[in-house]
Amino acid sequence: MATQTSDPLLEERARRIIETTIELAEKGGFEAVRLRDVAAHAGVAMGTLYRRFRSKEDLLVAALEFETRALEERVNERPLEGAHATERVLAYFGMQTRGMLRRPNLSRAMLRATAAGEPALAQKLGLFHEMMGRMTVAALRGAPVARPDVEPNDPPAAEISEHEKLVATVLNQIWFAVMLSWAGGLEDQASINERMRAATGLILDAAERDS
Amino acid sequence: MATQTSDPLLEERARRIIETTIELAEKGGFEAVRLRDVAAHAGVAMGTLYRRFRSKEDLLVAALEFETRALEERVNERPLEGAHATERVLAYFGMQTRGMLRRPNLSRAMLRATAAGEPALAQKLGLFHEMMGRMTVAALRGAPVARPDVEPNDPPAAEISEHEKLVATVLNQIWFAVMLSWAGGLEDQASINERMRAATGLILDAAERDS
DNA sequence: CCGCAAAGTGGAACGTGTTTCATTTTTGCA
DNA sequence: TGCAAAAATGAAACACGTTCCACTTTGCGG
Repeated sequence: MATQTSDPLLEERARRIIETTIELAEKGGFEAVRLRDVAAHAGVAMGTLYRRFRSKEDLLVAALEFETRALEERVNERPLEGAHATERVLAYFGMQTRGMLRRPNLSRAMLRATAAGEPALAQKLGLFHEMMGRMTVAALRGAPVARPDVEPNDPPAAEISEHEKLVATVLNQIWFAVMLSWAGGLEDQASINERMRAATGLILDAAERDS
Repeated sequence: MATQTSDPLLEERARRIIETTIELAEKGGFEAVRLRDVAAHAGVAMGTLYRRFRSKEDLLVAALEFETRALEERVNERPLEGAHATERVLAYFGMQTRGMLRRPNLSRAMLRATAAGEPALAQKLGLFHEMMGRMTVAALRGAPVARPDVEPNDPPAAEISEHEKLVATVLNQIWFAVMLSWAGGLEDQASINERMRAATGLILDAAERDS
């Protein structure tokens, strides 16, 4: 669960709040995240909670950011196996999917929060998409991608090309839409994987011929 | 706005409720759809509203279904112009996007409702995706697609092939994800169109070479 | 035409997200 | 060390989704 994050902005209180949120959402989903309970369990007053987070959705998007950050760290340590980009990308999305389905209540709650449409969430959502994009590019390449925020000049990883960015974005959008369908009860693990296999075949075949 | 629908199941009361929902959502978005107001404005009691719709989200998904049904009727009357599939598909998504952005509050509210993740909404969501898929296939072909529910054997339109279905599904997923990003404040009309142009190029190029 | 079951009504009541406020605690700095 | 500003507290208040209930209306088979 990666209890420490590299982000120094995430100080004690905020982290406790987010961790409580995750805990409650894991157990009972979106409705189980009762802000009074979150505050009590995290040992803060409602006012404090609302000083840090604008709304319940903000809280869950922060949880998503938190989880994704932890995941990116894990993914970056152990590059994905697979000779072809298609294999690596499928392995990567399979891993993401397994991660989500392992805690379905939490995942549904976080997905729901992303669709709230509040402008205040835009920044956090952007960050999330950015991280997802980097991980997908890493899977395409089979090598980690340099993050601008951390270790600004460690290994001289190649710039992300426009084409890489396009392919990664499109794959992420597809995966995200499929996960939303799963959250809505329209897909199960098998059909998610099947859809990603089909979509990845379609798109990466095109990409390979282009290059 | 297509005030009459071909669905006879949508009887008077339910339709008034949905129309009121749309009206209120257009003005003030998700929060402006106060169920007390919906009931009062539609001339029914709360109990009646809750007999027809399980929740606020159910109401907004019903509105989405209603609007999409009306749109499909309009789209089917006037097939899309354009020599290549790419052009037609882009014209189609451009039209969808314009339709959404014309009533941003309503659109955001409906999108948000789709992500609620309640299993009770699965059927309505499935219907929505089905309609969207048919319209996309029609755009790919440049000709209307037969609907199984209405006029079961009117013009002998070709069966939808697996490949068509895959391409249409993927394009719809991308568009849907992009619209969610728009709803979250991460995209504007220009960037939506740019993204769809890039994605469509990527995918339809692959499709053409496959066939 | 009767009577009953289903649907609708009006409104109260409940839970939870969000806001507010008077008071207390913490923090940064002269 | 002392003090003003910022942050936190605890609790009450409010709004709105949702549920419940006692009563009325509607529709329909006998």
